[in-house]
Amino acid sequence: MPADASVTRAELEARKRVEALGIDVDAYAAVSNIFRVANAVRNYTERNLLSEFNLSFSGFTVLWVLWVWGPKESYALAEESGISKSTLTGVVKTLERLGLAARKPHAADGRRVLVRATRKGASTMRRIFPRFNEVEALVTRDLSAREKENLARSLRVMLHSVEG
Amino acid sequence: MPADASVTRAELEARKRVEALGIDVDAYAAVSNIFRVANAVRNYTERNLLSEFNLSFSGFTVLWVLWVWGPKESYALAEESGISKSTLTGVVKTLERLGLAARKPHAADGRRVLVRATRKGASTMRRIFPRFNEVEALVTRDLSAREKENLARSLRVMLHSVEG
DNA sequence: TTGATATCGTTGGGTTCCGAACGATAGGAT
DNA sequence: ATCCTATCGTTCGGAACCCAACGATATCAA
Repeated sequence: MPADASVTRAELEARKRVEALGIDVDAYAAVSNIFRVANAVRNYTERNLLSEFNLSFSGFTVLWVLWVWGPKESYALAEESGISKSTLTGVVKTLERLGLAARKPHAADGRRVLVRATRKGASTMRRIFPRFNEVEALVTRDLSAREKENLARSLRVMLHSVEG
Repeated sequence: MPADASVTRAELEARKRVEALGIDVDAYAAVSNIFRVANAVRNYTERNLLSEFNLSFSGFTVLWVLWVWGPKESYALAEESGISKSTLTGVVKTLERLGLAARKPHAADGRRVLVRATRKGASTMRRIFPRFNEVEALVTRDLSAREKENLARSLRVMLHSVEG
């Protein structure tokens, strides 16, 4: 086991604290490290890439979803982006202000709204995504292909457990 | 491979979209699923556990750090909790209002502030953490002990890459 | 056609979140 | 003693974030 993968001092302190409480340490270690990594990657990306485009991480995510899936209704777009529909209203407003996304009313249903990426939005994503992927490659550079696959698979299993 | 771990439709769409761009798909799959899981677990916990205590996820995290490490200066507390120091000011204010944390000036340095968990804060953590760990166990229930360990180890490796 | 019910997106209120700028304090240097 | 510079925590402005409530629209029954 490489030294880089050793349990951090923070984890050791935490284990000491909860030792007597009958805690599932493996579950704790897995979940807490997910939050740590997500936080670290999010902050790194916002600072070193997205700020260049005046995009928040959520703004990037929403635009990414639109780019991948094409025009989408608000509810589905919020769901897929992992934010609430009220938050989405604000994020889309920001994307519109930046000229990256646009709203159009649904043809048959007056309640619904379709959101789409503009041409500028699409071209922006074509520029950002390869660089975003460079960050993804950077943060996983010390994992083998096999390890990356196992990681992704375990996470998909978790996703099923928490969403089901 | 269980069906639960199969690649989601969203991932397939995304791969189609970026196929031609020379993307590191393994890195993409690993990182994007980290965000998905972190988001899902965070939302689940806020709704089904922390709301009961009027705690945000950040409030819980900060209180957890104080509980594990004991009194800490603001900068270190923010660092360990994964939030900025300006955000910490607000979170600690909220914890103070709830009677869960307290501030005290540093003995030797007038600029510094020490934050600590109150007795009520500590007893609250003793009540919350076992239930939080139940959620951690729930979301990892379909992973073997070996898989949980591998997951945690891979995440520690990533943490080292992004923070170093 | 009217009324009850459901489902859209938005708004309102309040918290969290960040970077940048700010005041206060510290610690040298001269 | 008085600058200069660094380092604390806080404040400020604006975005993101949630839930609950709302207005508008749709749907279906009577």
